Amino acid sequence: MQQKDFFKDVYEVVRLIPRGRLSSYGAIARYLGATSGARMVGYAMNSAHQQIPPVPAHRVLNRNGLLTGKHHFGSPNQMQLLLESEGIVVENDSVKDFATYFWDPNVELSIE
DNA sequence: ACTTTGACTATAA
DNA sequence: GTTATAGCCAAAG
Repeated sequence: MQQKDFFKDVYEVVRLIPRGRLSSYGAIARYLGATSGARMVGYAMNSAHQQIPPVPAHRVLNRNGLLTGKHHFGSPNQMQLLLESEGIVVENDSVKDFATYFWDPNVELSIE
């Protein structure tokens, strides 16, 4: 596939994240071929604020399951509210059982 | 064109 | 367990 914008790939993958699931910047970056482009994914999210169709950025956390980007939402606790709204348990700005909810595009989208 | 920065990750101490 | 440092690459100033 040939996307003009690296961001568009990110948006696409993030949108594919099922409800009630989570993913990490690194996993998405690796799926796109950018093994070390995790920062680029987060950077893309910064542009995804008003992106159409909307990107569930609240489902994308860092490798530690920490809500690193919560400060970029309208309100810092909005991200947590969205996660909790999908059945995710958040404790101290971190996702509980992150590994359980973790959704890896490299695996889920590679089963063919 | 150069410098700074950033929603990251991995390794080391 | 934490804090520090380096590697990473693209967009914005």
